[in-house]
Amino acid sequence: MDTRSDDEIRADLSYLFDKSSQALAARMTAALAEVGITPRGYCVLSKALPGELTQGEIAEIALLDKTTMVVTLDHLESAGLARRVPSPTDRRARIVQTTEAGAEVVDRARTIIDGVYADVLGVLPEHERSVFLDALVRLVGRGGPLSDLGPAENVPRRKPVRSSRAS
Amino acid sequence: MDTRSDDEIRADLSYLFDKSSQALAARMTAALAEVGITPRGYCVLSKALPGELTQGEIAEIALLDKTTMVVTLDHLESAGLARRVPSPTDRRARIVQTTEAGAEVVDRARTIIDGVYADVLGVLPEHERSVFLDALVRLVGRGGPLSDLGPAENVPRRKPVRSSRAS
DNA sequence: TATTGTTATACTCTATAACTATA
DNA sequence: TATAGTTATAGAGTATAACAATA
Repeated sequence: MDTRSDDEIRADLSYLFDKSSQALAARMTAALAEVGITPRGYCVLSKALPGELTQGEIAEIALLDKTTMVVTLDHLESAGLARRVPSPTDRRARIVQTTEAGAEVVDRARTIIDGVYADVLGVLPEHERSVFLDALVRLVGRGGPLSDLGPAENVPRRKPVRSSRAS
Repeated sequence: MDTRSDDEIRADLSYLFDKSSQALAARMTAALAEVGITPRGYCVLSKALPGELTQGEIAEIALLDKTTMVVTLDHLESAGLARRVPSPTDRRARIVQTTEAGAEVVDRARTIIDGVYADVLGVLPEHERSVFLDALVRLVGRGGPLSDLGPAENVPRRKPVRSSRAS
């Protein structure tokens, strides 16, 4: 447990982000375990629902390394939730399909996930929740200071953080 | 890069949290590298500033395993930023002190960290920024749905997530 | 007997490299 | 020659267990 005051915590953005991310991940992992799946398993399985994508394509969408994809699929397959079928157009590639049980798990998982999100965001009044989510999207989204492509060019007010000023 | 629409991303709380946490951590690591320290190194070093805490005490405050604390201190010590001195009251324990160079690094690191936070939050108008931080504190803080102690008793809509096996 | 810090070790997670079978 | 998927392996990061010195 943290012994700091709310004011100190509020000023520690890294802590706020790490903690919220980690705690939500823990809740998700625990909640999804009830249907026998991991968050990553759900991620892959849900994206495989159309039944037309290859391992590589799903790996790209899910931002997974192809070797990580192999392990994930091994688990899903041995759990009877997904299967690999040869691509009709490319004999090197394998299409990922969900089994009937897999589709059912995805469905139940969605309900569980929605419930967790509702629980978490439920502590915020409607208006604040909206502002909160908008802010997150703005930070993380395209051109935002926390997007992959770096802080973009719309935030050059501060120099690229050089070692100068010492307080 | 994510190909989903802002609306889809806005509905994916796990993604928003993971992404913001990870992106900020990356920025922090890069920024702090300019003064030759890691985020964890800064965390330990700043908490050692008073010069009175033992390894174990700092490990507890910083939420680090004591063995992780050892390697972290090994690095800080060989970089000349910290030193271990025997405790005057307990000959088993070692007090962690910052060297003069270490204190200087902490000082410069603080400025860098403030700059990164200002950059990131700078894209949010004053009022939204305030709502955003309040919301985060509420989620992560005591009794919040993302606090360590679990969702507390104010969110009992869903059962306490029984344990079972994952895939 | 319990605790501080250390060492050695194991485990998880993920990525790199090499291999196969195709293309 | 290049690509999809697999395998083996290595690396980072962290945790567990055993140990020495001390309480």
